[in-house]
Amino acid sequence: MTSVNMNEPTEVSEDDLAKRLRAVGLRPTRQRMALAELLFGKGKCHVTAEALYSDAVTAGVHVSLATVYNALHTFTAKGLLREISLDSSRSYFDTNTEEHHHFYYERSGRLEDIDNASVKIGRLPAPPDGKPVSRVDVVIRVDG
Amino acid sequence: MTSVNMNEPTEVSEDDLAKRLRAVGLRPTRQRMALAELLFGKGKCHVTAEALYSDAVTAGVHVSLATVYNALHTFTAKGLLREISLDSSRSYFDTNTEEHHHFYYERSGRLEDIDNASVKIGRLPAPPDGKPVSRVDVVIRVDG
DNA sequence: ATTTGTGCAAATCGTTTGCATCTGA
DNA sequence: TCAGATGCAAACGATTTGCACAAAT
Repeated sequence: MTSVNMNEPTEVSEDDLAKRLRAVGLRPTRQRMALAELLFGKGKCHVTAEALYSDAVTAGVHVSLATVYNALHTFTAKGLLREISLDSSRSYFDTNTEEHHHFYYERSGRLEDIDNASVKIGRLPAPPDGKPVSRVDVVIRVDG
Repeated sequence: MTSVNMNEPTEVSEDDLAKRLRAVGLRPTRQRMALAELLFGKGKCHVTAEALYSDAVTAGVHVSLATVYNALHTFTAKGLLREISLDSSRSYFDTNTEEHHHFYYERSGRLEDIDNASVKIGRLPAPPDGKPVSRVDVVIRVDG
């Protein structure tokens, strides 16, 4: 059960969320606040657009799917989220924007953070022409 | 220019390709042979379905897009190709089926193999519950 | 008041499917 | 022969877009 009930106590205050949105130049609209709460309020980490949308509906938030996509992309562009592509059929968004890696359970489509301390990348080549690396993604694909 | 001219000398003989297909239980049909030649004949490494389709058309091979998808998936299922997801908008197929990693040029969508010798993964955690790892993908995302 | 965001439904894009027809063993 | 392949066009599912309306500053 991944839904969030709006009546439960929140872990991030409305003010904090509003500040967070304003800080990146976004108006704290009703929809964005509700989605931000679903994303950042609880420890929720990895979402697809559809999943967030259905969480919102379950939580009684009136929001359209288009707005969910819109918000996810806007948040990503503003650095509040990070987009992950593991499967050509859907995009995941991660509330953890730090460099870190993932287990991907191919069967269920579930994604799980890997504790950064347990990963040690020994040596990686630099890209040709001194081009900047935007990031390094390590995905451990798990059968089960 | 990534197209392939059927009149140019091939680097893999028709017989070899046919054997390769038969070896995995696939009939060496006209279309599969032509696609296999485009894929394995030259050093071509990374393709999208659309790109392979247009190469085929350019090469004068009569094949439908559906058959291209069909062949790519069949080849992948039989271990002749490996599918790579880097971008939720399209799938890449790699003729190199060994464990290896990639540079991904986000701007152009181009994909490049990383020489395996230049990668050293220090330490990775095992998945919970002793589940088997199907593979580890390292993608170095490059801005340029 | 002006700018920015939202909702809806239609459009798009890559990919898949249904089914009649063809082809290789 | 006849299972296995192919082609076409229609179906699909995730995502995007166009545009009129609503809300935030």
